[in-house]
Amino acid sequence: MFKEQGMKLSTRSRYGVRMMSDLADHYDLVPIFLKDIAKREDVSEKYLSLIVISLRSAGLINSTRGAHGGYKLARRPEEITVKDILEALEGDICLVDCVSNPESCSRVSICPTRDIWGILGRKIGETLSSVTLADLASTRRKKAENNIRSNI
Amino acid sequence: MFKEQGMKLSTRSRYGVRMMSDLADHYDLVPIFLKDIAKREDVSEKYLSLIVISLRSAGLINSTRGAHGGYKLARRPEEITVKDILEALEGDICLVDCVSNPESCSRVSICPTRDIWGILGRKIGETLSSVTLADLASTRRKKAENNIRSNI
DNA sequence: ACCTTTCCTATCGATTCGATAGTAATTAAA
DNA sequence: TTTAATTACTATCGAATCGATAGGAAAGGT
Ligand code: FES
Ligand code: FES
Repeated sequence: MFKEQGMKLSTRSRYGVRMMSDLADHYDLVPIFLKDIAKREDVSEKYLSLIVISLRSAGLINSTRGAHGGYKLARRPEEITVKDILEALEGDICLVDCVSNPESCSRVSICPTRDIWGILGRKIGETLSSVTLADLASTRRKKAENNIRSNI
Repeated sequence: MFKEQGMKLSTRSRYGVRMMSDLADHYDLVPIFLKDIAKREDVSEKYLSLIVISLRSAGLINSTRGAHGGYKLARRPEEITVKDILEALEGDICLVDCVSNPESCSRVSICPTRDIWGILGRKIGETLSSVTLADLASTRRKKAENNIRSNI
């Protein structure tokens, strides 16, 4: 009992970032079918179709309905950070309520722990906003090259 | 539906760190009753008594049973970091399985997202290990002073 | 003996999580 | 104008997790 699996990123976020990175690899082209993304990333299309709603309503992607519809990034890959994606999927990155909303906790003026949750949240935000979809795309290309080389 | 409350620290961790910081304020004295900690921190004693088990079995605190029993820090406050506490309560800080266990994911060699989860996990670890219980205790003292001043 | 405290295990109800199902709306093409 | 393909939406499902409570067993001081 206790400590079954702590501090894990949700699959929603993992899938979401993978989907966005997949879209970044096809930036500039016709809209991409969710079906194809799901197949490439080996993820349930139905589940992705839920995740995609948050991404669209956050303004990160545009969608087209009907035949030849699909999804496209709303901005250039360099202009979308992993932080943008995670905020769209999980809400504001705030580890404890009383950091962003001091009234929610009566101990704010005496509690010594609140400060570090604030600091940690900020560090996480900094790290996440330092990585763009363009970075992910270039990482993918590099990995692909390495795989080819190691297969020779 | 979706995004009810994302990226929040568990109450287990919040309570645990508060309890340890309370213990740090009484380092060097007789063991402290859980009852008193629970009262000071305004937390269910029963619930704390579960949390405390993980802290003890991680070797962060010592316990004495029976009358005049209680809990004490196992090391000096300067030698216990918030990372120690969180690892005791939540397990290893690893955002996704395939970072610490590459076999768990078949896409490791091609997946562009894995790297940043590793980086982020490391950053979180660094931040958490940079704060000790001694720091928390001094923060508490500072806040207490400020409160006195602002009440004059 | 008696009281106090920690220790342990077993729950409870509510919420969240990952996932699936079914259907409506929209669009391109035949 | 029909048909096929695709996104949009809502409603679940079962399992896991979460915060919390309950009740007694073990240990130790008086
Ligand atoms: S947890 Fe809210 S102020 Fe300490
Ligand atoms: S999620 Fe495991 S390798 Fe990408």
